[in-house]
Amino acid sequence: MSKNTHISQLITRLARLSASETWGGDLNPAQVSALSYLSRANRFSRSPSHVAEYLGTTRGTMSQTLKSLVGKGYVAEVSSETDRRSISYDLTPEGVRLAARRGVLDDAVGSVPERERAILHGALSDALRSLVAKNGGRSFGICSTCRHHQRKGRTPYCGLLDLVLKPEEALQICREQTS
Amino acid sequence: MSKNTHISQLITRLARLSASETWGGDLNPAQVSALSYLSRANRFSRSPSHVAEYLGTTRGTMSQTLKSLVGKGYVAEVSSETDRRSISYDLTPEGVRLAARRGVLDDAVGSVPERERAILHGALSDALRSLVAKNGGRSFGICSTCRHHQRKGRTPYCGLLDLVLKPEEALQICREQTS
DNA sequence: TTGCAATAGTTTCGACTCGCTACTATTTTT
DNA sequence: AAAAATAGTAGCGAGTCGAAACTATTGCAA
Repeated sequence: MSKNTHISQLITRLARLSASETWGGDLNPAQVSALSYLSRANRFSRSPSHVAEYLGTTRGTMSQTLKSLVGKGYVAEVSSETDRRSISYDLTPEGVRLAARRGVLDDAVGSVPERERAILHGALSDALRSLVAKNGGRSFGICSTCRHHQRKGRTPYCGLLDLVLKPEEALQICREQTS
Repeated sequence: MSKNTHISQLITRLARLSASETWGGDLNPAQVSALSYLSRANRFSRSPSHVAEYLGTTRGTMSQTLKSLVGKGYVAEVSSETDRRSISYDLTPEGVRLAARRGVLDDAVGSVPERERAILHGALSDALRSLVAKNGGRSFGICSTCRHHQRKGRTPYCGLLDLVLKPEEALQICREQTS
């Protein structure tokens, strides 16, 4: 029984215990995860495929989850102008409000001493990168940490998509992010 | 969007991504969690109630999960001598073998630099303790870290149950553990 | 350009999870 | 001895999930 196993079990147990939280009463864990991701993803990364890949599920399953979030009024479908197959799911004001809620797991993490929290974040990021790499997926990192991230004067700029970005977008999750 | 939220999302995402692992082909995530717990719990902590409390689910749900593990040959029912309502689920040799398997999440944790791993473990333990405390539950800690843990010469001894323990039991999970 | 392959999303089906409630059996309390 | 508490199980219904089939759109290549 290795130390690594203990840590894995801590991670899955934390996730499992916090999964019983219903978030305002009408959201299940899958929906919470999806909503939470959407609240942090940039405008190029909010399709069913992207959320599915991020959370390690299938497009079909995620399609159901997102439709149910639409029904509850937390997200809205926005069809793409450039690719008519593609849909972006954007948060409604209610969705934004709900996503800003602190969950029990957030509070629990808050009880970790300040100094250790940065290390915790880094260590979990390392583990995630390794896990994702083995499965051949993308890590979906923060835009500003990307090798394509540049600046034109004061405004951020994406060298991959050749696009000027809004300042807040540099801090969002992007599916194309590469270290 | 606080740093705590980022960390929570890392935790749930790691758990979710690793949940798709089937562990030899015929175990689902709930069963993996239960088996994994049983492999680390001492003989006083292996009943359906205990596993349910540890994993934050109900007795009814856990009863099903454990029955299905029995059907697959990984655990066996052992009825208690002292309390005829009570059942302990012990691992079969196949169960032991399967529980010893390293999962993708274990490997991912292994990629975290050695120095940070101890801090990761401590930080996650802190978070878990805080989460459990808020829900009024038990943390199910390691026997040897318990306030009732004593030694009679060389052998460990439990002051709460007034029992001599086998050496390996001191390192197992106990539902009565109190810091 | 036309046809074929790839991609995005949805739908449907079956297996399964999960919480809830009701129930039996046993133990503990009063 | 009766009542209350506890351990475990069974069955129901809502919902998750993955797989496969399907539609629509886009990309590619002959």
